[in-house]
Amino acid sequence: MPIDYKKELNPAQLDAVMHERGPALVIAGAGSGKTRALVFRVARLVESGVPASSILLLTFTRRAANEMLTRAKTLLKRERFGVMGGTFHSVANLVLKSHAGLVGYPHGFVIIDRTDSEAVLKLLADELDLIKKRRSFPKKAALADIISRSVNTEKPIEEVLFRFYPLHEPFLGEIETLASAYAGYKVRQRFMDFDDLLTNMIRLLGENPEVRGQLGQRFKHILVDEYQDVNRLQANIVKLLGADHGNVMVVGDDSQSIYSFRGADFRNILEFPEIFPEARVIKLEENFRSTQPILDAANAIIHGAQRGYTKCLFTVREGGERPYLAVLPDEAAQSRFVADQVAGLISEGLKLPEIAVLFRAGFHSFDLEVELNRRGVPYVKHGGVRFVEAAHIKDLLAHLRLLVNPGDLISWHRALLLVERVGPKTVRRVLHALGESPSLEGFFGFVEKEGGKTPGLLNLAKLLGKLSTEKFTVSEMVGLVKRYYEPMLKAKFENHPKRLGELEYVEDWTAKYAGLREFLDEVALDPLETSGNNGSGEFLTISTVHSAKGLEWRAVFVISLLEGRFPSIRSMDDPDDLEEERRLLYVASTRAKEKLFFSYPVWVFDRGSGRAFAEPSRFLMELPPESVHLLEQRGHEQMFAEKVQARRDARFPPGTRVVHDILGTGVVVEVVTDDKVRVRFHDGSLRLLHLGYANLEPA
DNA sequence: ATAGGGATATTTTTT
DNA sequence: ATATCCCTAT
Repeated sequence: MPIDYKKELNPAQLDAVMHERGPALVIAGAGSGKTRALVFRVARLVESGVPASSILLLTFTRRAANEMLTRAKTLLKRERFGVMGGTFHSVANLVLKSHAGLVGYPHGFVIIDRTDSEAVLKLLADELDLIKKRRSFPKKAALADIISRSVNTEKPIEEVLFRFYPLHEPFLGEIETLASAYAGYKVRQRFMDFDDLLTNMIRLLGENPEVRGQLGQRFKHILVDEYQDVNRLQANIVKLLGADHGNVMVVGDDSQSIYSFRGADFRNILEFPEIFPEARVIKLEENFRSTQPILDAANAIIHGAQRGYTKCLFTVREGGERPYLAVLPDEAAQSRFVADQVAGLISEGLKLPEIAVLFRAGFHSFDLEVELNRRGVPYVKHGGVRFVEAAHIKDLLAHLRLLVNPGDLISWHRALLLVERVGPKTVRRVLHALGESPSLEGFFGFVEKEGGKTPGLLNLAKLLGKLSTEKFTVSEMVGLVKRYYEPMLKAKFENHPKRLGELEYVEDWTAKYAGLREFLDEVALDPLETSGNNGSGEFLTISTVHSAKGLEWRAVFVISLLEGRFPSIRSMDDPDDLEEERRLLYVASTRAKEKLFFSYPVWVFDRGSGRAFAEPSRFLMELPPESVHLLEQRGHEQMFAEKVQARRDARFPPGTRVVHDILGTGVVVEVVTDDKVRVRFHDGSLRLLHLGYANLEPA
């Protein structure tokens, strides 16, 4: 029986679903059923005779793609239907696999994740002797971020430094050298990082019209979810894929762009009609998720945004309460408050899975987690440190990677350092002995010749020998590495039982993989879901705003949403910060169903001491008072002032003029060394000054 | 040369 | 939680 679209959808959704050919831009406010519209559109296309295999659905997370495809299949009552769906990265991976030679990888490639690329950068920086003795050369994480930002925004490194890393501007030359060394190294090692997947896809499509033509024939309908989160590269891919037929529908909400840190630019959604001039614009403004008071607050929040497709959310849900804004003096009070409120909601009859606590960064929940544990409240945490980034998982994977790619110096480094009586010097000697093209045989030869003194190396050689010469399933390989690694794990970590359990989990999890290579590729693109739960049965959800997509609750807490933190004390005057803050709060608020609690302070950490104190947020205070219930504000600002004074007194002798007064002046200070600070003034100028004393001299 | 301890710095968010 | 640096003991 065909689907009754008219009955299932409102007029705006129906419009999007029934749209025939040509480009379309669907501007969909939060909770307006955009996912539903996309799912129904996929079903509609298939039902009206479009071959499923000619539909391509692009999303940002694999989970989103799977969910949507599953829903579409359910609608169509089919087991499978061959619609291609996935992330930009996974689709690029698939396409590039069959055309690797055309982009300079004649022997194929392996995907390296962020951690690997940081390790490569460190290796190259050491090798090129860039670090020298000068202080404050950027850490590898910063280097990776700078280079990746430059690639993703298609902006020169100089501009990225000026904009985001003024502290590292003196190293412009070194970073540029490093960036080009990195690019060369990856090609030689047959590596592609996440950014390469996108740039090489663009190169492939741009330089090879015949490949683009084939793909245009293959994918006659392109649908893109969360288009506000695409960066320049991804926008380019959409443009190239749609160039031949123009059947491109993108869906998004310019107010919900939350990935600026990885180069996402909501201007791409604003500019879509320029790339596809024929584009129809369809707006979904009817919210099905939240009550009107929540939407009033959400509307008030986005009201201040400077540019965008103006929309005003309205709802079909009656009643509901205004959101609460609780101002609390410190983090412990915040945790107690949330736990108390949760207990209250439970006694009102809500179930734990109907309640969520959202926050910006994984570590914002640490204190709350302690409180929840103390009270025996079971929770599941989404976001934060990812599974594959845990040290023991990386150790395990390093050994497996050597089997797939013996040239992987990073993995050699990691695996060798674990061996008893092997340190940096020995690692260097081994790697030197392995030469230009390292191989397992080369390593075995080295061990035979020189491994007499270190039985650990012999064991490693035995393990790798066994794994490479005999036939094993992926699970069996994991098991063998696990057995070899177990003693080291016990020596290295206090909490080894938990970690060992996680290795066993990987062992089970890999049962579904036919090949090692397949497993490693997938684990790079789709790391196992983190779930730090502490019980069984029903859970409270605690999650970063970013990881919370697609979930709905009846009560939501938003904690520590705002954050100022050393070393670059973020300025609430910075328009970008305010914009980001607005978006996060908007996203959080429109995901609430009934009750919404904001509770903050902003956490400001003092270097070294770890002491934190709270700062009232100007932005939250700007919320129209009638849009929230304000709780517990008394005493807060005074407490803050006292803490600031105490910190000053502790750090500077009496009579000292303190420069880093972030409160009234809006001046931003970044500490360079113990006695030097870099100050950014209102006009944007930067100066390096000696810290703290009355005679401020340029350093 | 390496191990081990302790202090220190940094850490968002995702592919 | 992890990496890094600096120290001392082996």
